[in-house]
Amino acid sequence: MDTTSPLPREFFNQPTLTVASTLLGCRLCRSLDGEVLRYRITETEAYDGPDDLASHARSGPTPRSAVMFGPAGIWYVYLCYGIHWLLNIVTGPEAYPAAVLIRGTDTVTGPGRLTRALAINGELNHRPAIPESALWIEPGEPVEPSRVITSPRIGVAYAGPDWSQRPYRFQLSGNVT
DNA sequence: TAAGTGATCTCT
DNA sequence: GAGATCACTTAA
Repeated sequence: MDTTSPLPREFFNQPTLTVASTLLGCRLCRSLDGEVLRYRITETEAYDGPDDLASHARSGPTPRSAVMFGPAGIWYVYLCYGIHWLLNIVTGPEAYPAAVLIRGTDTVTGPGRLTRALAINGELNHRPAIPESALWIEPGEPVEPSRVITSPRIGVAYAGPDWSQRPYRFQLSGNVT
């Protein structure tokens, strides 16, 4: 058996901010052509609840955002600016719309570049984060809280001064071996 | 600094 | 059905 096992669904069924910060240091695992690639997650953003004006769920469920209202541990992949696929993982209890955007890893920075590097597209939308989906997450080494940096989310100024300035962006500081 | 790109959402 | 918007990237 593997020495590491994928993060269970219960992991994602926690408060969104908890998941977003805890995912730092974890491994994003992608199975392609029989090979498994592992990338350490270094940047995430939280989109939390029906009142978050920066979230796609801000106007209730739509065909696109409905997956955010579903159970945790499901991938939410959508096309942004007509060009870039963005990768999110649904968090929190069912009927509570929330997700964590995986923005970058130690070797690939930027949410659009990350999905391009991992050959991620809309086919993974609505799929669970398990190895059978060829995309899942494994735990990483523990991260000291002092290494987690928070800042406002990117590109959400339209959400107004309150929501756009909340420290919902999480980054792993410093370099790691 | 600005343009590219196309699905999605909000009006008519 | 039409128009504005948008959780970004790249090339100058």
